[in-house]
Amino acid sequence: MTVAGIDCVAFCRALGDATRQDILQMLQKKGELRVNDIVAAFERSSQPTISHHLKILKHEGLVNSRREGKEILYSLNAENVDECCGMLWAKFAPGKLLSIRLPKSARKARA
Amino acid sequence: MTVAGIDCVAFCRALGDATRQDILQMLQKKGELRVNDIVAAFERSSQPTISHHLKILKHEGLVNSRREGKEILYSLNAENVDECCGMLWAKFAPGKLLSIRLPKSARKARA
DNA sequence: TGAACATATTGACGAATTTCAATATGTCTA
DNA sequence: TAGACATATTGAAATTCGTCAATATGTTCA
Repeated sequence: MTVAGIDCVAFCRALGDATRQDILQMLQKKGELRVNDIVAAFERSSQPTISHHLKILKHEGLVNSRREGKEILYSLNAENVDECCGMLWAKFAPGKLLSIRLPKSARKARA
Repeated sequence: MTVAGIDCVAFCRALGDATRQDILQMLQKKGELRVNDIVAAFERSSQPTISHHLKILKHEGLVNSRREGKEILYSLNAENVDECCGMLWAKFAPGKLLSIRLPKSARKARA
């Protein structure tokens, strides 16, 4: 099922892993990062593992990436993350003063 | 990792299944339901499967249950769901006019 | 008490997920 | 162009997850 064109289940699955949540939060806090920066921050995970998680996050539209020379820079796709969180809230916890702040698309989805 | 005493990853894992999202939304829309009502609504799933999903949702505090005679009634734990969604938003998409509406605990967690 | 009903638990199976070593791809620079 | 570097992909092993048939538990009523 999708709300406002976003797949709620896929979004939650993408967030349903500790490493991926840590990556996202790192990007949220620090902005754009090279893959190597992320790998270095995770003693517990190998480079291929991080690469795999980044691929999943990218596929769900939660991060952006761009190449810069040899390196690839990842950043949080803040708009999408925001939209997905709003959609989740609208789907499961409407009527909680939410109308104050809903993004347009989620507001429409509730109607 | 936990924010405001809630395990973000476990919450997302619980929501990372289509059947569980459907159950939650059903409870959100219709209020308290007997297990049989839920089972009846899902041609695709058996009674043990629904029971299993309800157990997971209960374990994460997303639903409440009470016995009434032979039957057991499930309902959405709206406060917790709301709090979890807010926590998610606070963790990954702060700075989006969110301060307007954050629950107390999530607001504290951002500080 | 025993039969009927509602729900939970167990056990097993296939599918999906996470992980890493090995390797491939793409980019820069000497 | 060759070598070094950064990241992605592949393939395989271990684990987790979703599912259901069978069965257990708990409740009501005759």
